[in-house]
Amino acid sequence: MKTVKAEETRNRILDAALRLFRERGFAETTMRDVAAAAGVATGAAYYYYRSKEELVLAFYVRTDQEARPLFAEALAKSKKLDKRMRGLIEAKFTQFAEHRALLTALLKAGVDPRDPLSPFGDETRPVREENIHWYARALEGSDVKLPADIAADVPRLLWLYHMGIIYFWITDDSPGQARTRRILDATLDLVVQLLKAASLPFLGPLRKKAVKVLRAFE
Amino acid sequence: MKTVKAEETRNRILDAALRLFRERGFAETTMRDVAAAAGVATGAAYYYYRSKEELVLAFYVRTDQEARPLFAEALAKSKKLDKRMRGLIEAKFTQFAEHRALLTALLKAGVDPRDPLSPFGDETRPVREENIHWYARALEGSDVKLPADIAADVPRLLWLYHMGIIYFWITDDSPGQARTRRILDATLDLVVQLLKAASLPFLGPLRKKAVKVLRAFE
DNA sequence: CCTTGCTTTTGAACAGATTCAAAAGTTCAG
DNA sequence: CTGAACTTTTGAATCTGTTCAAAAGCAAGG
Repeated sequence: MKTVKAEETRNRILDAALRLFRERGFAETTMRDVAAAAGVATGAAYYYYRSKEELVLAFYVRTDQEARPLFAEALAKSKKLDKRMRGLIEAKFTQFAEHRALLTALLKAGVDPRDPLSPFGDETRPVREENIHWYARALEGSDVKLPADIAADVPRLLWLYHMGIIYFWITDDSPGQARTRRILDATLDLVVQLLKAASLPFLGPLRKKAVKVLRAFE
Repeated sequence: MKTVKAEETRNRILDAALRLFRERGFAETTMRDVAAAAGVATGAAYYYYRSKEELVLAFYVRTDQEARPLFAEALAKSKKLDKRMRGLIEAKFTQFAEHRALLTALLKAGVDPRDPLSPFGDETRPVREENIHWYARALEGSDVKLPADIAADVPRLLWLYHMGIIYFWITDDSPGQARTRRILDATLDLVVQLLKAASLPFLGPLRKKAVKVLRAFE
């Protein structure tokens, strides 16, 4: 029984939860509602998910798997780093569009790095590393060459940048998230220019200092 | 009765809450405990504070008022911008030291800018503006001259930087928060150097771009 | 077929934040 | 002094996330 029926129940609960969250909102949906909608007892929801927020994490992880073809497609479209990054980020926007508000629940849990749901914590390492890896790939085939001393760190930094943009987008109430678009336009440009400039010989000392800062974060 | 006895009750509740939070932790303390320790009924706590988290905000605001002399003292000690900023930041550390863990409760509420407790929201504007103002003062009498086009924005940016450092410090489990110290050392240096370099004529174009980014955030 | 040792499911019980209607206290105009 | 209007206080009730002990389902060895 292990993998088959149980996995089905598990999915049924997640699906019911996501539907209710979308229809009524996260706070307005109770775990009792979720269980009832999935046709199971309240306790069953907790047998599969440790908390209400973990349902949101499950959604996040699920979209992340479904995103792989979208990411690959985005990278195939252009060699330019800014377009590549934009492609990755907009793929996420598309996936999250229906559940934007939902993700604030994850944010709240996630600010504390000790929380199991934190994007910076141990448990989420696999998802995180995969995401970082996509930025490594975005860099690899691109028009930007990186100095050796920072090359290993940049994918992680770009991932961090992408997390920042997503944070903005999630909490952005401007119509159509226009504000986030403006910020994305302005900062993406800056980031890419900065990376291109990083190789210029006379910026060596500054780069050294930046590396020192990065090391302090470990 | 308005201001006198009521204000007393209000303070009694906050004092009781802080004592319990410190002794047992935030999550381990119930609102019933708080009310009982303050010698009032449960409902009274909610008459004065909208939520358990709002007690933490009240603590934050209170320390902020008590900090004024500490801030002034810090600024009197040196003309160097890095020392001045370090003074402001360490004053906060000192004040928060006993209640470090407590502030994670505020963090969780605060990531959502729509939450009334968010440091970026409307309700917290007064505290925020006062804090920003301290960074304006730190700049004013310092050894750093700013280009006119960014001068108005820099205090806010420094405040943002200080919020970031505090965030790290709050969630930093390394012994004595050594990790935060290292990060502070490395980044403060970088920030100040960057501000000093901002005036160099050949950095004009880059500065223009940075200003454009700042404008996108409004 | 039983029995044993799992995994899954159940639903009642628990706990704690928050609400709320009613009571008590206070102020002040008349 | 008195009553209307307001502020403060009360404590029980509500709501909801989460736990838990017991029941039900299932697989496989004997």
